[in-house]
Amino acid sequence: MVPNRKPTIAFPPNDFYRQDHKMYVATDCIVFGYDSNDLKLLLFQRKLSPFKGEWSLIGTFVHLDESIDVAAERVLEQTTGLTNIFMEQTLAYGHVKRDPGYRCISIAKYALIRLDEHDKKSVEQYGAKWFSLDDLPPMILDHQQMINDALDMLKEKAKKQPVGFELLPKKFTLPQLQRLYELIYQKEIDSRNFRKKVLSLNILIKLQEKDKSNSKKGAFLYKFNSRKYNQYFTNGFNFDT
Amino acid sequence: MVPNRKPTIAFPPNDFYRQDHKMYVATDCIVFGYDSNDLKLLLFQRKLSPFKGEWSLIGTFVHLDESIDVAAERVLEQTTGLTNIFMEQTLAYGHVKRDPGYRCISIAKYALIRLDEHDKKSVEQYGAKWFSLDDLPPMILDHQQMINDALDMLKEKAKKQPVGFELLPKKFTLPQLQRLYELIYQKEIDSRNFRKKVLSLNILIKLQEKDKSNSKKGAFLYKFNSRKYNQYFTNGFNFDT
DNA sequence: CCAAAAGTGTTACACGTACACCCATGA
DNA sequence: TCATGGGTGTACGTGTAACACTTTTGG
Repeated sequence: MVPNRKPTIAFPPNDFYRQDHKMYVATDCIVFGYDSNDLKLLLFQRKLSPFKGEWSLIGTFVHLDESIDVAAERVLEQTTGLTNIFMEQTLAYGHVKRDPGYRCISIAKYALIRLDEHDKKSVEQYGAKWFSLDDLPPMILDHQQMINDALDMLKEKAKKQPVGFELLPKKFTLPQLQRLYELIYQKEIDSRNFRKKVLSLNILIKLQEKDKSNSKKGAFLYKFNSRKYNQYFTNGFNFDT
Repeated sequence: MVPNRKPTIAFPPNDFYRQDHKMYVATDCIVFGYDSNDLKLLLFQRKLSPFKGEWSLIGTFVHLDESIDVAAERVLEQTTGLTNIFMEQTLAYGHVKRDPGYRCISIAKYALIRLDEHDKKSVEQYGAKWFSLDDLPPMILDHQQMINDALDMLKEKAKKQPVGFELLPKKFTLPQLQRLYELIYQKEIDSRNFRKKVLSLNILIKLQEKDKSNSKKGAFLYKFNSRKYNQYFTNGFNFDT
């Protein structure tokens, strides 16, 4: 600290409206998808320069007449056909040289998507591809860093709010839900403790049907109690495992 | 969700380098200060249009040749004379109409400052003023929202990492530390439980001196064990109160 | 001597964690 | 019948929360 330096006031600055302070603003989406087995990330292989052929997050410039949120929704719809996707802002990346071509800052957001076969295929037709989180290719710019940061924030979020609705199908089994949490937290969870805790939240409704796709015995299907779910979503809970 | 709409690819877009996508990028600082009694916020009364005379956070445009972080450090130094201040990014605000004059997004950051008399006065000379958190004036644009969001994030941070170094003087008393946490969490804390918990972290070193400025009996002064402090800062802890 | 703040311990309860076996079924 | 994944209960320790009185000393 240099408390003895004489302060001078910067705001309001004299440089208001100076054209040469304008720059590009992009938004990049870290798209997480869950297919009841793996936590995946949607990446895009660039077809044009710059960085032709390299892997990148899905992103776009923010247009002058759209908010950052709308730009992110736009690029996500254009790449996946999906709308009304849960998204949450993470960080802004603003180093001068982060993009060697031009001055551009980027606001990163993560999105949570429930994967089904349709989504997987329709997305891959257009040069985008789902990668397992632990098997990512090299990416352009600071996109790996964005992913790391987004995953950290997703972990924090999962401790405080339920995340299942966005990633799981309407009906799901407890082993599926547990696996999702194991993938997010990147550690194993004791199934007895997990079931005890998640059931004590009264957030799940047990159905009479079983899903036998993963075992001979079959696992009971559950759905979310949406009233409880929204309540926890708004007020938070503690799911520290 | 509209999974049946045919996806079209937006990235790489055709609009690369289009001049009309450039916009202003600002950064606004939510400057928290603690004077061992109150948690305060530094606001600035604008001397020029637009918004002349109204209260605002301290902010500036990000220049083309400086990163967001550097811009924030610059405006903080210009307004307070302080350098090497702890700052943390919060959110980017990017609604189209958030600033009625021109398209401008803003990256908000919060800063933590230890207030002493010198700082208080030198800052106020230049039209900035410290306000108690619970007695803020109306502010321009979305600055109140930025403050609310920053305070939420500071609360979360305080649960996971020690925050004392940045806000407290080198020597401080346990009642001062407790009051800081009460102000951040905005609730009362039982002093017996607080002391038990904070002392069990082995993060404090008790000194032989007492501070008698707040009571006749006097309270023992402590300093941080910086090794432990940095360890907790890096690896986190749980301070849920 | 008294007002005002500093400092101190114990108990009850909730919660997290560790841990191992039986069940149902399709192949 | 057996391999595979689904489902269940208990015991222990840790941490949190609630709670009230004594100490010090300047005025």
